[in-house]
Amino acid sequence: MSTIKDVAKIAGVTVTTVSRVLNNRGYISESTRKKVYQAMEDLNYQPNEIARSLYRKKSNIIGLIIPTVAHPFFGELTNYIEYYAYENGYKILLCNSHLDKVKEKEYVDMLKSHKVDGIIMGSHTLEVEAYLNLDLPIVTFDRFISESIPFISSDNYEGGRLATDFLINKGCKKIAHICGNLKLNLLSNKRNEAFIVEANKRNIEHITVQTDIDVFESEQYEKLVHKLLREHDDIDGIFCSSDILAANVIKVSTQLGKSIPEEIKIIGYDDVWESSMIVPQLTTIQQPIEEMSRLAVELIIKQINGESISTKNFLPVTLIERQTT
Amino acid sequence: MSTIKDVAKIAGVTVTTVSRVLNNRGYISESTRKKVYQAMEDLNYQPNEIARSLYRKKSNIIGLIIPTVAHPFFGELTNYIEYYAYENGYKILLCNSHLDKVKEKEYVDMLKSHKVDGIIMGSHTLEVEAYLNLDLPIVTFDRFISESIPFISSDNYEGGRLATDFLINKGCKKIAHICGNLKLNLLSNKRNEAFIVEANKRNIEHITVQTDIDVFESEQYEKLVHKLLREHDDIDGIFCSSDILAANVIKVSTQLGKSIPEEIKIIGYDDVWESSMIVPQLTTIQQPIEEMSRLAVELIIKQINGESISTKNFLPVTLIERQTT
DNA sequence: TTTAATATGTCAACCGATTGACATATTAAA
DNA sequence: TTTAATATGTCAATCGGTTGACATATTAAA
Repeated sequence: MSTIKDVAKIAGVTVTTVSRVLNNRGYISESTRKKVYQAMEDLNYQPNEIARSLYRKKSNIIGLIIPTVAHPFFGELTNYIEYYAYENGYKILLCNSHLDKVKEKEYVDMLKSHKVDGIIMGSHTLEVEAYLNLDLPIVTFDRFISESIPFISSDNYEGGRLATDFLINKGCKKIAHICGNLKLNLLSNKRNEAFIVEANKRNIEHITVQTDIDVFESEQYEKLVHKLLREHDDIDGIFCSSDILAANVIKVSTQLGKSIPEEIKIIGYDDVWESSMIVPQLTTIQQPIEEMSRLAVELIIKQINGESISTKNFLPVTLIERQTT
Repeated sequence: MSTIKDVAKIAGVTVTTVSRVLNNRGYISESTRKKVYQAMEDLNYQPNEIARSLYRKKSNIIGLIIPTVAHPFFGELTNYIEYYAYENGYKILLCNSHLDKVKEKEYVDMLKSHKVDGIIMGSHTLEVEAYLNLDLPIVTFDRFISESIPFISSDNYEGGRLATDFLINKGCKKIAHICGNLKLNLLSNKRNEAFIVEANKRNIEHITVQTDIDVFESEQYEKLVHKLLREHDDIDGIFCSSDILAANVIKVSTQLGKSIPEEIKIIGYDDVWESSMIVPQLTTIQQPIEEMSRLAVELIIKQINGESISTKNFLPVTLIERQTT
């Protein structure tokens, strides 16, 4: 691999001059500029970004920690985040924590060692302090860590309210909400708050089911849903905290011979691409995944540049009615 | 951020000694080692990987270029690749080419500038030469570029044969294969070869439909499938070159009131996680995604270490029978 | 007691760029 | 003709580690 010195030699100038051309600094005549460019082309030269990063103390890399990119929601999010990062001259170092505390900690340390310019966190298995002492720009999804750490979240309460109301308006008499572990202190817990408030307001019987099951343990999920529907045969509406979960519910309901949406109505959350692909197409609460991603990148970059940003970022949700309600 | 100098100062030793501790070189007494570790802890010190990379000429980063991580197949692949890379001390720089030639070229250049130790290519929009002059360890998925560049591929011919035979054995009289653009010179074209050979051998009427449609353009896909089923109302079996495509076919078939699998049988390819989640569950040709990922990482690392590897790597496929056949 | 292994220090080069300070030459404007 | 802008060179420090060469001191084995 050729270096700036080789370019200088070939072009018959000094490295300082080459550097001036590369970085558009100082005075450079058109002829020298051409010579230098020619030499770079001849040598197939590309500046060593590692060396640049070292000197500039800036890697132009953003670390992204998520549970797993294999999850449709995070897959879409990652796709957009990478897209917007690249648009702004940043690259993405990908970390799948698999919600493993040890791994997440290791990833955070690794990203610090690699001198990433910022971290976008979609996984939060660590204690608050771990994030506070990071000394790096951060943006989190769906978790409030402290007043100083910006988060991005959909309007979870409104999402829960919309979903619950919708089920009730569609005539459901007994509804359930299947959600993640409420102890995790995520902002998505607001969905359940809204669910309870709305159901009580309308005097509708309701059940909340928490689960820690990994998304890809479909069997476990199915057991859970089976159990729920067996113990409460009269449930006629289920609000699921993710579309993937909703897909599981559709599957089990079908297995049990319950017709959708006549006997049981199902509503998801996220509006991942799959929700319009499955049969029956899923009614869901849409999170603006692309906008969330764009904003995450924007907030990280603004922090890197020392610009001020708002720490609480709620994005609107939309109910998308399809065939399961 | 503290540097090795700060650690040396606090520990009361020289940077050479600290470096010796860090890299386990030369003689170090237990007491000094402890002092150094203590100092590192006090300072919350982590070696700057950028500086290390520069000196060592090794970044421990692998570049991954795929069409998009939002596609379930590539999402799973990426998840595993990142997993195995991390197991071996490598990190992943993620690039979504979106099958854009310009972008793919830019990504390749960027990865070279960033001095990644190797590139795993799941996207191949460029000409053969572009990959040949890369001067970097590469592994590709599903594309033969040259004798010198290793590829990983499922046994596409066998996959095509299995799928076609299965449909015929299930009683299909007129079958179709919907696949990508055969001009792209991918190894997956073998699926279509097998499809044609088997259909002819059994004397079964068959149609091949090529498409360049982006995976996420569901509407376009639906139109295509609609057209196919309108023009050939008697098609009773479809072999789709991806599960996502098969999901589209299920959707359209359902819309057209065709019962699955009675009136039309559908078989996919990949066996992404979604295929067992959808209703009806998809019969498909399973690619060993995890093994392909593991192998990709292994082949890259062996190349990095100068070990010899086999360039042609075919992995076995399995027919997974579910509800669509 | 001599020798060798162990333990640490000093010093400086190196990885590949960037940059500031300063010198010098050419050209163009006042 | 003087002055200022333009153009390039020289030199060396810097980013944060790593490493080789060599010196020196302590300890343990022969």
